[in-house]
Amino acid sequence: MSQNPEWTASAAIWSTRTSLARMDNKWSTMVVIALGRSGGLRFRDLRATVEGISAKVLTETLRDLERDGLVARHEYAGMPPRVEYELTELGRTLHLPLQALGLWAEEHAAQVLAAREAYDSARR
Amino acid sequence: MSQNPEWTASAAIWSTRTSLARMDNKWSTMVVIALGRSGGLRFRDLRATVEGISAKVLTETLRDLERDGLVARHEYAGMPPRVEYELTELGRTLHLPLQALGLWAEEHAAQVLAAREAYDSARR
DNA sequence: CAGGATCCTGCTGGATACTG
DNA sequence: CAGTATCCAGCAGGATCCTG
Repeated sequence: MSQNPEWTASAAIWSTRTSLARMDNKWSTMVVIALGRSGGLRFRDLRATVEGISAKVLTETLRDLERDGLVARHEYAGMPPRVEYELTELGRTLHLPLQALGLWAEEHAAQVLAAREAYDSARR
Repeated sequence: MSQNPEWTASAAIWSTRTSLARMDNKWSTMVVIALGRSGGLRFRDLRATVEGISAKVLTETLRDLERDGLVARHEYAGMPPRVEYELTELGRTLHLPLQALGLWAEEHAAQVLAAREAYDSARR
């Protein structure tokens, strides 16, 4: 056990310069999952789905995801404005891994909570 | 498209109170993947594997993961000290989903980078 | 070597108000 | 409705120094 690790690419992969940097962001992951599940949402519906996100942060998040080619923006002229967002082809490939993570959380939340309580009460 | 979403549990799942809150943290995910790949690492080897992490942050990260029951700490008496960390049973169930995410990043990094450049040069 | 204690800064992201 | 523009607080996390 405990060999000299040859896997030090971590920083490169997770660095601010690459794709996963975005996925260590709570909001980005939630937006991608929301869009993946629904197949497409308007700005306001996204705000409702991703609880607690502010308009400002949602806008920024969407711009970043758009920039990374994960989300497509569709603007329909008219008043009041109406804008829809959906995952791109690329974004859809990301949805599965993220979904898996979400599933894990749902399934193991209880165990984590229990572990936490055990840990806390052990040193009190 | 764009129905009223019934899936609003997002905040609950990702909230600071549950398990995934930890996984939107770059450092935590890197540590879990590193431990999963190696099967166990000493503190110093973790520092080497998870590039760029400071001792302070690594310590905090490990404590949190330990508290959540994802990581086990083994202290071997002696001087100099020697402490090994490994994933618990629970932690190992998390490794797969995270690994999948890491794989996605490696496979699609180029596409994301390309999308980014396209986006940037389009509005310059 | 493993990590606790401190100090300090940047950036995330919340609140609020305004516009096409 | 879908943003943009400010202003600002909190906290993650880096640097540094110290100890069992």
